[in-house]
Amino acid sequence: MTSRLPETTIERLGKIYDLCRTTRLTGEVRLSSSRIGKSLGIPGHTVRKDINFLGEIGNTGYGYDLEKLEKHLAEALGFLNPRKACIVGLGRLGSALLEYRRFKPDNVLIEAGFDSSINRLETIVTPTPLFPAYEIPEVVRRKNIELALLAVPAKAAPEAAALLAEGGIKGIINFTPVTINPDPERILIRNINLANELRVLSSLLFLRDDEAS
Amino acid sequence: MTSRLPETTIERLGKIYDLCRTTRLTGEVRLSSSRIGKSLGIPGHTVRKDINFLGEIGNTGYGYDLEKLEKHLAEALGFLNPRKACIVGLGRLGSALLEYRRFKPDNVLIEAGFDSSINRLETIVTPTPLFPAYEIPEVVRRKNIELALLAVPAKAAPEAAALLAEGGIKGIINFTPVTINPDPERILIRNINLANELRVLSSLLFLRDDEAS
DNA sequence: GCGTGTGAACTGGTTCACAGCG
DNA sequence: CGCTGTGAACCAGTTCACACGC
Repeated sequence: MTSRLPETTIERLGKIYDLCRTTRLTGEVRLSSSRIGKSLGIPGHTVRKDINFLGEIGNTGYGYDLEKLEKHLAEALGFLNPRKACIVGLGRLGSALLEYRRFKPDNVLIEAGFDSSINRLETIVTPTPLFPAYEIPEVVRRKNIELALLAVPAKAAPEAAALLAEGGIKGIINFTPVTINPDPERILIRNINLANELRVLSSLLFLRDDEAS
Repeated sequence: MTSRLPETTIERLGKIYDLCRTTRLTGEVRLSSSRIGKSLGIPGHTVRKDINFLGEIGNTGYGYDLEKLEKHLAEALGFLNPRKACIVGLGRLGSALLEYRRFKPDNVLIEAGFDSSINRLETIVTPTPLFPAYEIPEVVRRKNIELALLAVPAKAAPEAAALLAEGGIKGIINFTPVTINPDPERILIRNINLANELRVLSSLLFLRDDEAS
């Protein structure tokens, strides 16, 4: 029914959703497209186009009612029912993700952590249940975990991805610099390549300074 | 001299650069565009277009000489001389970044860590020198730090960004969900919004399942 | 007047297809 | 024959501009 949303639009709508909630906490009840845009660093007309994909929600001459907008976004983007996620690889980054507070408000529940080192599993203190890596397929399937945050060392990435696929995972956020894609048809991947972000930033600076000279 | 590279191209070239180095370690000396593409999950013609922005580097009927390609990339993207970076906010994520091993090969040196809690500064064990947040402008300027990884809590983000700007920072990787932009002309920002990544992934799943039904 | 909704124009990035060379 | 380099065709997403409603 919903016409297909561009991925860039989905990204921005996610941020708008977040903005709705945080702004509502301050007592505000409405916001114009240009004010939303200012908060998010994007132009107002883009905000309008994005929101407009969901239908006519704004009130002309008034802006968007935040409660209404939030509800529409939650519905259209599927934030209403909770999703289960797991962290694979409990090194520094993985452990940090395990305790990351900002997932909860989004109805994403971290239900398991995995690592191949039993030693490590025994030293980490967390309320989240932890398992050895070889149990990934079984635990993921049993608990109905749909999402994974993959934070293992590069060389362990393909194997870990394969185990997740075996468990029937549906989406992976890949913090590894390795390209994983066990089953493109069934599994969505989003890559976060930290080292490359730094490289890009560094290059952009370099190219800009270069140009200036 | 260099014609302006699209940002998407810079991102891919950074990954190609990384691939060059890691592949060379295995003893391989050449790679075709389609093999590079396969490793990176992008089509071969895109790889060729990207590399071609730097001039004619490939050998027709042969592929790309990895040593030569790596050298060209390092030169064109400015990876030759080191850049100094700092971590702002030493909670779990910040501490993890402080020890992240993958920055070194890219000539990015983490030269300082900052946090507003003196207590925290005293408990973290690291060879990197740590400073209280109010010293950001002075330390950044004195050490000639160009890049910052911003990992403070949301509400502290604008203030931290302002201090970095005051110190003359040139680029920030913003792990905060808050939009910062103290001085758009002078400071480049790259946003990594973890919670939103998860939201997007979740929505993509939702929309896909929806469509299937 | 303020602020949304939206078709139309534009932009830049991707994909195609093939010429050219070892 | 394999594989690069590249102009041309294509496409998605962004920007513009303005009509319409409160």
